[in-house]
Amino acid sequence: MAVTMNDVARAAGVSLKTVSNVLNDYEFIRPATKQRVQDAIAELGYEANLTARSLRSGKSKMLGLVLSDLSAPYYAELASRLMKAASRRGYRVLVEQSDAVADVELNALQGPFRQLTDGLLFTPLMIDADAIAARLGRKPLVLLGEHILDSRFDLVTMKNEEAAAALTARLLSGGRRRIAVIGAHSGESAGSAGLRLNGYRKALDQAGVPFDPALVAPCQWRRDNGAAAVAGLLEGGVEFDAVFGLNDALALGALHELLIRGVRVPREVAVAGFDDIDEARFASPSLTTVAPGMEEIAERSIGLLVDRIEGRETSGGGVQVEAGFLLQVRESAP
Amino acid sequence: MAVTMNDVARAAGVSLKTVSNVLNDYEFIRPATKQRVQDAIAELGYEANLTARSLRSGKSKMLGLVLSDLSAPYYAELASRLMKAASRRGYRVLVEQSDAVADVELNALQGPFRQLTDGLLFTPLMIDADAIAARLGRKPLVLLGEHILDSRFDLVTMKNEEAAAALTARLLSGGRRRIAVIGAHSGESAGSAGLRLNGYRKALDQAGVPFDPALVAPCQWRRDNGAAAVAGLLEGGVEFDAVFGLNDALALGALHELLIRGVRVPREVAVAGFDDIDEARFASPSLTTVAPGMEEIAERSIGLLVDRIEGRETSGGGVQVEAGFLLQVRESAP
DNA sequence: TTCCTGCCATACATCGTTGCAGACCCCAGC
DNA sequence: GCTGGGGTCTGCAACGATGTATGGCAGGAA
Repeated sequence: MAVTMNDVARAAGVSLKTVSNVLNDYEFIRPATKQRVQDAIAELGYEANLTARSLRSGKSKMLGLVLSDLSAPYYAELASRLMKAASRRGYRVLVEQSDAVADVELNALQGPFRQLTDGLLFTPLMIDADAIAARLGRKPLVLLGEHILDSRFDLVTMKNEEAAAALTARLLSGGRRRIAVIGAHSGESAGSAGLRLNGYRKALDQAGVPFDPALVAPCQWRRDNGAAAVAGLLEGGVEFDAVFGLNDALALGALHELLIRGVRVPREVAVAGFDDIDEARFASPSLTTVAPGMEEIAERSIGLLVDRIEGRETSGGGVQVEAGFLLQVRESAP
Repeated sequence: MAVTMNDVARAAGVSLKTVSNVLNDYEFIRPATKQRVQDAIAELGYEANLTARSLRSGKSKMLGLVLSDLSAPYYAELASRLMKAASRRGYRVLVEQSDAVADVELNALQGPFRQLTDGLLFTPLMIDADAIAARLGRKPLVLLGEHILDSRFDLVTMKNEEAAAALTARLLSGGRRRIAVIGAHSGESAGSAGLRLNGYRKALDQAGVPFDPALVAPCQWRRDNGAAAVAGLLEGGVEFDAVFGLNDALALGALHELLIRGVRVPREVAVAGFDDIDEARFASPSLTTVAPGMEEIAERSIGLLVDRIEGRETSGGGVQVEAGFLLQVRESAP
């Protein structure tokens, strides 16, 4: 069996509790004793049993991350950064893929997943604020993204609306007047899709360009959907001189479909996306997009969550953080 | 506090152990008793404390996954599939990013990470078979990828050499004679880079085409490295009519650089990759590559690991699994 | 009746750690 | 010499579950 505290205690000639005290940096221990214990630990190769510690202390030093699909590039990059930020603070991240299924999201909030972790980073897609509030235990929860805007919750988000507006304005100033939007989620207003669509409309208004619903293509946020959406527009005879993909995957799918069909980008149709995933820089033509300050999002959300867990952040209402953004102008929409 | 078994026992009017027995499907329980316990569980909303169970039973129902970087598309897609395969068997996956740092890899093998999990899926990059063997505890370990070929370990891999040879042969049969290879790792022979390079050389031999070391560009496996490698070849005055990126990220970086410099693909230079990440299909031109049977890899490796953990697979030596592959011929190298 | 066997339920110890309360020692102050 | 208090260390209980051993009760065999 593994070496336990008891073995260390025996080897060092002290009580089990003293070993515990050394490990937990208890103040009043004679340097000599401390040294003896540490020597014994080193000699026996003792490692604390995290499960037992967890049972006793009620803390697991693990954070939960709930997102729809880790294979989506944006989430993959985000998860990677979140894990590094957590690691710097002594935490691990346990990931749960919801596949955008409501039941999975609900279970993540109250089921075993919640129990295993000290706090949750949650990207709600299918459930609303009340469903979350009803299941909100005593453990900290930080929402990621913008599906829920509710002052009850901590939230780390990005300037979706402003960024989408800025990007749209950029397309407009380049002379584009019929900008197709793909990836809208009909009926949704508070989510990323809704906010970005809002930004788009505001920029149009600002420029005095009429909004044409025919230019809006609703679909999920994957490359193949982007391609299909563009195909649909072209085959439907809808005229457009630019495509705004509500995320990069969509925009890259759209770009691919346009090129296949012999549409010249950006000459005939400009293409822009949102997220600035690594892939965007290396597309051909490279993709104009919005860089949402992912590092800031990762750092702030982990920071906030850990502060809540360790009791450094105690404000009653939700803390709302909005990360900055940067327009990345590249070849697809110069 | 949370509801415990004791509360359930009291509510159902049975002993704590009987509740435990109901939960663990013990055979001899009167249906009426069982029902009473289940009612109490439902009424109180009892959920088993996984930490306590874990401490007592020594099993956590978690698998560890060690890889270099979750934001690399291949690993992201693989991790996503592994997590789903694990979930089907009642396990969760805890991911550790090694950043290809030897110390992190070593710690994952014996440190707290190992302790938290019932078994490990490990992609060794910086450490060798002996280092692994020296730290191999009693918990199951399945190696992923090919850095280590050693009959002591369970290993799930792909047909790197055959696939690379098949891809190279395809380029040769298309009339390409000077095929640049990017992403080689000098001095390495057993890793993915080494094996794929081997396959390349074998195909050349087979076709009677001489091997030219000037065509081999060593670098890490990211998009920017691929771009830089191609830039280096072009600026070094090396002539080539095809580029074989040892993974897709490299190939896509290379493709981007070629197009930027006005090289026509595939007319002047064909480009091929390895991995068939989703992005490959949507590149422009779409990328010819090798689909390594990722679903098979995910399913088999999780299956093997869980079988080891649950004692269904007990063979002494290492089980070696080699997944099939498929050539995906697309526009970049028709 | 007595004993045994099969079914059902229980008590107790245990996993490895931490929180709480207290024991002990030593020195300063009265 | 006694008291008080700060520093140093210890013992016991507890976290919430499971394994082992065993206790009862029914019904059938002797």
